[in-house]
Amino acid sequence: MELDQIDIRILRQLQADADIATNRLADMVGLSPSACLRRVTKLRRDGVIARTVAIIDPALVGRPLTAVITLEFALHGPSHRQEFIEKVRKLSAVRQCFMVTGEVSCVLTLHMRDMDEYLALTDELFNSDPNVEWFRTYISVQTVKDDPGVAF
Amino acid sequence: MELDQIDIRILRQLQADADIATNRLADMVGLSPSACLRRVTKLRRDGVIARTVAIIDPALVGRPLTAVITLEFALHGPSHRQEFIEKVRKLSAVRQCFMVTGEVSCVLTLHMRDMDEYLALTDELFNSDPNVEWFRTYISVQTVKDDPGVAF
DNA sequence: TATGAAATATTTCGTTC
DNA sequence: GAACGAAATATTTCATA
Repeated sequence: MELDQIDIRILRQLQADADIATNRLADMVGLSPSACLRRVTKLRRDGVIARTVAIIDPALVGRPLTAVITLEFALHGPSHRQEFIEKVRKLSAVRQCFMVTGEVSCVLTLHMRDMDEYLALTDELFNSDPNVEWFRTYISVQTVKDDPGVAF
Repeated sequence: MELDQIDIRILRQLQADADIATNRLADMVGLSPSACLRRVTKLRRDGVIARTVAIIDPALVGRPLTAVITLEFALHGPSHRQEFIEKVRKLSAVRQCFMVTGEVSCVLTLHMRDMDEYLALTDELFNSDPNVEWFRTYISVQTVKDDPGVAF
């Protein structure tokens, strides 16, 4: 599944704004509407476009508190993390979770209602998990940039 | 701009999948298509739905390397960060950038092509910026969760 | 001011060239 | 790719509550 320059232009546009009408998109990339739509359909089918979603303003839906948390596991290896991973996947306040190399094991980003929710979440995720050795919290005071996905 | 339970249901659905037909969305939230569409239009106009975007698979567009970077500034205060912020905003490999409280000043997430791009980026962003005292890199080895925005 | 049904306009899809 | 009609979908209008 090779992407040519037209595919790239389509993806860049849809990543910025997926609401655009097919006719306008076709104009922008220099294709007929039907040809353009066929490309988009194929990009979806191939999984390059995983899905399209509405981007919601966190502050306007009552999640004004953004935090980054890093943590270290006591025991390493995937089997000891399974339960933690399940919990992370279920909690809607957790937006991202990456297992990483370096002096921490895991990095999370969260969007929360308030400090009460923060306390409840850290208690559930970290304090009550014997495999979480320690965690550090970084509270966001300014969102300089927050794009929904990869750019390329 | 108060959100009632129907608004919440609409937002949850569109955040998970904005491709859904208006009729189906209307069914799901218990509204007629026209009433439902009017709600969606209003949510857009009020900025609750900021925009809708296509989610692209990083690996399939040649950005398989995900990293989290934390850093400390030498001089604090917004004026010393302006240049850094401009650069961050321009670089498409930088997905997120938060200014934070705690033992680091700033947290970034990046999606990159390869280690060469990583080296070039860190050189441009950190090594050549006298106000960046130090930075630490965490390379992602597993993406446990990566949602495009807030959940609620 | 919010709703739903119906009318209208637009977009998408399958087929053919 | 382009062109067309058929089907699906989106948007507007309007009467009603």
